[in-house]
Amino acid sequence: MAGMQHDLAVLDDPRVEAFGMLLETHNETLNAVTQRLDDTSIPVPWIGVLVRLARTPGHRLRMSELAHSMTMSTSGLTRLVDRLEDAGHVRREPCPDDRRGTWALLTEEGRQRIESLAPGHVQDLGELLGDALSDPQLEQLTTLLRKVRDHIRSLPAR
Amino acid sequence: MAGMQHDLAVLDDPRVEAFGMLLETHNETLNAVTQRLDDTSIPVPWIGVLVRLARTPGHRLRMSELAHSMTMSTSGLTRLVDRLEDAGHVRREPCPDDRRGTWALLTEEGRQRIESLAPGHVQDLGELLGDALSDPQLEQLTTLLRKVRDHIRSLPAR
DNA sequence: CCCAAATCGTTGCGCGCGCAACTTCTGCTC
DNA sequence: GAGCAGAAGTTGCGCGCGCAACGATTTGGG
Repeated sequence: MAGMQHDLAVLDDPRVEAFGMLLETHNETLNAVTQRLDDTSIPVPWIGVLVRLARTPGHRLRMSELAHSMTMSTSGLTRLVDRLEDAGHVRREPCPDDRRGTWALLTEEGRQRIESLAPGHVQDLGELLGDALSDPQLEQLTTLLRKVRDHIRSLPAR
Repeated sequence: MAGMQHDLAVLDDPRVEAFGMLLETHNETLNAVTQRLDDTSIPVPWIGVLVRLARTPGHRLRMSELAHSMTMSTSGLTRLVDRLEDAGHVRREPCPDDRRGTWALLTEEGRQRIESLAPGHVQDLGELLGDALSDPQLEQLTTLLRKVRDHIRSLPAR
């Protein structure tokens, strides 16, 4: 038993490995997408907001809803929308039925921006994800990730 | 054709959905793990370094190798190791065969720290990932993520 | 042997994000 | 209808990370 490596065998665990792979794949993918997006000089989080708004009827969302759907804090989203507003892609508007609330709504300029960006972005993702996985595999990955996301969201807040 | 929503149908793409799910699931999982780890007051990236070193023969790695395996910049890792060194979990040592290089090596204290942390961490991941997916599904997820990671790493650097 | 190019790790700097505190407003309770 | 707990959004602040530049060292070619 001499030289035995104490009790670190726990780290050879499927869950630990899955978590590590989630982090690494996320970083690797995010870096690659960021690089390819640098050609158009638009930050990745901007894409998220623009896509989210573009796919919403009325092209508008409450700040808090937007924050939640982006999985980020409301303060983080405040600054993000600040920048998008400075860039003219988004406009703020007071919520008519709740004077606490604020709408973030896509401007015409923002809509054009995401529309012109979309094809290249989809192609980039095709080279990064599509070339790595078959169509069924890609769908499977999405399903598994969603399962995890939904499960965690369903847990008590703490 | 009046009122048609221009050409934003491109955004209903399996790759866009997969990418979005990757980001959301990553954030959601990272937040949840961070919360549960707050009880022990240790940042998530520390775990990554400690685990990586603990699983390496000799408990030591070159700074650049460590950075690469953590998918982060060398400068980021420099500060990270600074903090770990201040905490006494890691020690720096000059690389004997290459005077440019530096080893980051796990101290006895660091080994004890990760050993005492591991069971709780694995349990946390069990509640977050294990309870969301069956064992085969978890393995499948890891496989798919690794495929993506490896594919992206194999691409030309730019 | 020598010099140019590449590699390793560190530093100054800026940026984006989360946390906590605050203001404003809503909705519930009595 | 007065009071109060809670929600929505913004702000000050600190932190961790990436980028670019740097000094030190190694490597490869002439």
